Amino acid sequence: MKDKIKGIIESSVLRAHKSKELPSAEFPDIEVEVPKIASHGDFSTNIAMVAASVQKMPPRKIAEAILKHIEDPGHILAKTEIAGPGFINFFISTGAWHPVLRKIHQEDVTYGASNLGQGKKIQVEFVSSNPTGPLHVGHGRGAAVGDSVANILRCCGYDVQKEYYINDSGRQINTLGQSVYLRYKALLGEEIQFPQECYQGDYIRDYAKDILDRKGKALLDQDEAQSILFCARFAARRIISEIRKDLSDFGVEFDNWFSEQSLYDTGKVSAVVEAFKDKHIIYEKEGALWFKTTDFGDEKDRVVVRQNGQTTYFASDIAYHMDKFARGFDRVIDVWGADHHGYIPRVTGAVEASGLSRDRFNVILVQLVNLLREGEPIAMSTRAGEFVTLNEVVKEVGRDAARFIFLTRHYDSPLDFDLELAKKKTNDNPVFYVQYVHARISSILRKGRERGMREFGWDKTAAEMLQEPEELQLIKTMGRYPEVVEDSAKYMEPHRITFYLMELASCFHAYYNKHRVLTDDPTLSKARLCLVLAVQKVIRNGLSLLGVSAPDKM
RNA sequence: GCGCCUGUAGCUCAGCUGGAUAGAGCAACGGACUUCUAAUCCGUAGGUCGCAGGUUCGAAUCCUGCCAGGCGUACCA
Repeated sequence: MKDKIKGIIESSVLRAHKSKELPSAEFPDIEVEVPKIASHGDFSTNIAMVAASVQKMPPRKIAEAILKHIEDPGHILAKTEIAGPGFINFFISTGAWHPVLRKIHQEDVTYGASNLGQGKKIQVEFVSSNPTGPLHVGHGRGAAVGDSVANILRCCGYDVQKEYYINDSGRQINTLGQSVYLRYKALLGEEIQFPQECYQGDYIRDYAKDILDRKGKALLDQDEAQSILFCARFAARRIISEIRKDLSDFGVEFDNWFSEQSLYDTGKVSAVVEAFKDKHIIYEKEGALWFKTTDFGDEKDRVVVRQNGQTTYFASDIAYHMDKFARGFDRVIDVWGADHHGYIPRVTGAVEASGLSRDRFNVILVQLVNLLREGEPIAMSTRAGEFVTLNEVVKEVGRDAARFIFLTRHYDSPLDFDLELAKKKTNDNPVFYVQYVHARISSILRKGRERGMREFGWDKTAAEMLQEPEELQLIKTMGRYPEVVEDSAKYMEPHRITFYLMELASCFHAYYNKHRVLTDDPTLSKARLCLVLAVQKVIRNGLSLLGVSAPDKM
């Protein structure tokens, strides 16, 4: 509908210029918005004000000229007016709204989809937690955001891949091996000193026990380094499979699991270091190799190979991002915790250094999660092994509630996650508020079938009976859905969907409380069934982008 | 010190991509179930958009400075 208004304005402006009523041929992009106040119409444009300086005319005069040349072949306009400093307001005739319902019924699961992405390959990498322990709530937020962003982009015509990067190399893996090995030795009765930097959680003991069950005390008879490596690989493999399961229980499935170690095994890390040395982007100083990230806006240069010859995490990160683009992605999106924000300049620098445009790489920084119970903070410390895992949260509050709550804030805003609140079935907890719409409508449809109604789809004559303000409000709100999806794709902001769904749900509940769908008038009942079924489809489509289920009963 | 993020109703947050009278939920108060699910709805009340300047027809939104909070600032990951 908005596009139609845009088209009308555009052609009118051209005609006004041709007839010399508007001197300049220069026109700004036409912005059309839905005014906050209903009395300002269904749509409004500020073009007359924005064009004032170019046209050298007062805004209201420009608006008059535009309105004079308006043509409306489809008869969708009920009224137009000039208001305030020069806004042009458009009032859509009631009958023009009904076809929105036809569109929803026709397009069904694809209502809201678009070709914004034109099939471009785009990768979303998220979670990518180190395989040294279970996922905690913070990872859950990253998972919800990343998964949803990927879903939304896919819905908008991008060819999306969801990827998980496994940091299965380097020091923390060695530390993991050491932690397990020490616990293993302790199980065999040896006196051990368990260092602070080792992983303290109970899961470490479980792995040690499993190794003992499987291998007996064989590990003591061989070279220690070899045993530690064995423990490391064993534990990492176990942790990854548990992470995979936790994510699966959370409704997140990745298209690809990418191993950091593979970058070393295939020589990609050393290749990129050599290549950048040749380009003088990497240089030697004090026995270490440095990447000149200051050339790309970083505060200082960063080490890629240490004095002792070991590569840093940054080295494999460079190779990793090179590899992503080599795999043919037009755009690469990383979802990181906000505590990693200092890494943006250096990774962006690496992307730019290899000749790629920096806007092909985006980082979504997700702020941290504060876990609460009844408003009281739950202390968490990863090092001490005391944390609430994602799995525990999902078990306690349910996957739908957890996912939805993670998406009720802009990712830039810190999130308080209250376990008790998440379980409450009240309006504090908007998941159920939205899901309830779906369930209620299912119930109406069931009742309708019991009464012998069969066809709930689009019917022009019936639909035109929908004249109640609440009905038109619902249709108008549903008409906005495709634009909401596009905007959340453009800005990579899933919370826009969440807020939209709450608004649509609110419109529906208000309607439900005021009007009956199943009435004595068969045509009216048919019209209303067509309406509520459309609402159900939009709710279902939106929830699916968030990875939340749409239940038929609650 | 420097960098990034945040500051909007009592609380939790939208709005920040300049637009008209700044919104929602919760909490408070008052109402609505013999009806398709009350996990719902209707109404009342609640504001110096952190502070001060600037940009312009117009600022919560953009710019500058200041104040407060969070995070970061490793040859750690």
